[in-house]
Amino acid sequence: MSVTSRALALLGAFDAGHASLTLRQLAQRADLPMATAHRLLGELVSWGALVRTASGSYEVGQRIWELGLLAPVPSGLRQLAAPFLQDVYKATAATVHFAVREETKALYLDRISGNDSIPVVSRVGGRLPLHTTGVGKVLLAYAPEDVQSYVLSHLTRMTRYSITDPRVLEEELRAVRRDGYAHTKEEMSLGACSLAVPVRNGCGEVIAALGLIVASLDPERTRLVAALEVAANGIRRSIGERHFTQ
Amino acid sequence: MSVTSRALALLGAFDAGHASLTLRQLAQRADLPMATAHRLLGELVSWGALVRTASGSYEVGQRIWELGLLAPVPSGLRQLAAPFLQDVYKATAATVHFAVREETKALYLDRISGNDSIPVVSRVGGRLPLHTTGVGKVLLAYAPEDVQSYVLSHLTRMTRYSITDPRVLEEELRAVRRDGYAHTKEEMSLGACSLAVPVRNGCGEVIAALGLIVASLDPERTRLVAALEVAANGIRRSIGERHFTQ
DNA sequence: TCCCGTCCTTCTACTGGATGGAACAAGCTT
DNA sequence: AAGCTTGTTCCATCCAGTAGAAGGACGGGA
Repeated sequence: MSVTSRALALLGAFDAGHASLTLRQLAQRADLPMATAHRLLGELVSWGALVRTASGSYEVGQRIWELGLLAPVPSGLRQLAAPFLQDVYKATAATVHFAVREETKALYLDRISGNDSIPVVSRVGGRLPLHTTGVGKVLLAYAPEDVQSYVLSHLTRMTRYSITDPRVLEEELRAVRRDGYAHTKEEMSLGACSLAVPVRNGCGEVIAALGLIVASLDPERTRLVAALEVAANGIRRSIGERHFTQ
Repeated sequence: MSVTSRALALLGAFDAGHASLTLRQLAQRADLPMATAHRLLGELVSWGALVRTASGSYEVGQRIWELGLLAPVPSGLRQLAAPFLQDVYKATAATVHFAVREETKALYLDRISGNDSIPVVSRVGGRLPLHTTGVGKVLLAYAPEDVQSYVLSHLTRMTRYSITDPRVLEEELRAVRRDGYAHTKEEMSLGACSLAVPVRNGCGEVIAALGLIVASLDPERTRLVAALEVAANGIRRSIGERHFTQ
């Protein structure tokens, strides 16, 4: 167990639900003696990886934020896609999502928040299940066999409308591949429906998904899906021959 | 010189101009023997702080990106302001900037790229001088005395229109405080003009700046400034009593 | 085809920095 | 005021990190 791995364990103790941690919590979560954690945290703070708040707890520092913006995958694909999310937002005024699949989860690379007040649980940099969101269903529909079978056998319930029967979901995934878009009705959070389309690279592989959140699907589903498809094609052209796999 | 500080030095070797580095470069920039750098980099990669590309060079990893999104200052103020940047973008279709002052630089917290093709040099997470950008001039106009005098005596030239005479700039800063907005004319990059307004917190302190880039100032300067001011006031209301200083 | 330079990786004896228990200090709560 | 929780400092022990050196994997030039 190296020093470096201990310091990284401290950084790893932070996540979406734990953005602010005390020394004790950090020591526990990283499984380190408090004295050791204390010293390492001191170094991390003095470098700027963490900051100490007035109340004494630790939070992720600005320097890590800046560093993160240099990361190639989010930075590259995300920046490429950003203007097209804008377009979708302008055309629909809905909350727009851009996500990739990471293992058996949807990783949200970007989001534009609509000015309606639909409850949205996504967070940029956060992960949500593949079977309860529009972008998730798209990513799942085009995922390798083993990922699909794993997800299909682990369908957790998020709301009373979540699909938990593998056969029902399998049928939906077929529909996604047939129709070219996915939809959800309050399967992730009550009051929120979604539409999503695949984003392909130059070779035609699905590498991401583009979706939006609305209060109800039907009044203008066709127009919304069309807006998403236009943007997805735009992203595809923009990707050109560059090799974004994943 | 602790192990932790060596590992952090390796992370610190990455910046906007050096997003991809080889082992040799990293060892040089972090001032470490290659063998040591190699081992530490191995640990950083296996944790996900860095990734190794097919060509063997190192880049910042996704895990750092995710971690950075938990950082309070950018995350908090930025998320708060994001919808208002959207509003400005919708009203103007120009590139919109949101920045805070950090020491003697403007730190860009967010940006929406307009669909015009004006050359923009800013980068989210990047820093630009205070005296050659709209947001910079705003931040400088309301900065403490010592910051102002430091910047005024270090006026570097970016284009042939950059202001390098302290007395000229001082006069402009007075105008900013008087008129409530700043402007630049090709002072940072040729072909780009800018407008910017201060963003205040509940106490009336200037904590950030909101600006936009246009090809020329005059046709509708009033309307553009008005759009910025509306958004800045919206952010202020949104901040409410929360204590964003800086 | 061979050589040589560059860049990366692995090995290992040595040593100096990291460890964590314990004692101390500073807040809160009862 | 006593007692609890949480954070900080110290220091003897010792194990993990160090970096030199040697080995490998390319790739370009003669």
